[in-house]
Amino acid sequence: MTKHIFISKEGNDNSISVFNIEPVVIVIADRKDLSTISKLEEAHIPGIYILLGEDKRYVGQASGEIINRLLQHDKNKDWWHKVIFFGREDGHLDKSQTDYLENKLITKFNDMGLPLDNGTAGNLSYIDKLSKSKANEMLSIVEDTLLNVVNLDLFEVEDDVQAVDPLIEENLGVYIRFNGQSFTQNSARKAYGQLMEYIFTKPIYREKLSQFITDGKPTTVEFVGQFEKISDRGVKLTRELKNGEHLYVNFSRSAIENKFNLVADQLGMPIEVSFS
DNA sequence: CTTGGTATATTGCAGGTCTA
DNA sequence: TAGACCTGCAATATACCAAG
Repeated sequence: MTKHIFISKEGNDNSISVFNIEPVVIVIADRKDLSTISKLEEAHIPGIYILLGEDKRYVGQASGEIINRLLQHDKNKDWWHKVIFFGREDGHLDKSQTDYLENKLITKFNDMGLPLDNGTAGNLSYIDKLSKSKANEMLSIVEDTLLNVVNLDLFEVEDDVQAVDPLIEENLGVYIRFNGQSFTQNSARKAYGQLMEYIFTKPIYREKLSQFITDGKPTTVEFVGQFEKISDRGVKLTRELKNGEHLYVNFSRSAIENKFNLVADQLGMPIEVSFS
């Protein structure tokens, strides 16, 4: 069974991503783009939203239009900077389902020990079996999509800086943290390859990195390309990625650090690197 | 717009290290 | 122990910028 994921809106001016996975529609956006969000039809349906801040989250539901609740929170809460919301494309999500989903998410966050801004666990209204299974299905689509496409684990504890990778203690290799994920490799080029593979196979990041992608052979500047590159003297300068593209890898350690910085700047997200 | 100088980037080789 | 893989380095190329 194939899932069709359709990313319907992507722009460079804002960081709004809309995913349609029938029958679910998921939107991830920055708070600053609220005015643009309000123009999306996807924001005018009932659904569940999660406000994300540095150290807390808020789970809410909208039985009317999601955007109205978001605009309210824009006035009331100052700590959030990002929002994820989802609903049914056709808008057919009833109150018992939004109650159920909200409660389920809050419970799950609580169970995982993630700090929430919610005062209550939400309503526990009656929900019939069919609605419940439909709601559960939606939630698993949302979780899957976030994890596999955007690589965002809703339930991941982000502040686990204390969790030191054993390889670090042994002074081996290179340790990278990006978007809550960590990578450990015993060489800078390997670590670079792994992180770039991770980033360039995720559409949401890739769209911001087109300046580094070429149709032809990769170069040191456009380091992702469609073909492998071998130097005049026969040195293989690229490595093939999972998606079949080729990544220029023949970099010195400092050049690799530069690439990390370029990508981090472009994404507006930090890439923490420690060489040891 | 040129010039000339400086900073930064690129290149692939030499010589390590790892692994089968 | 050969071959693959890694890394720093020096040579070279390119970008940048201020001054004429």
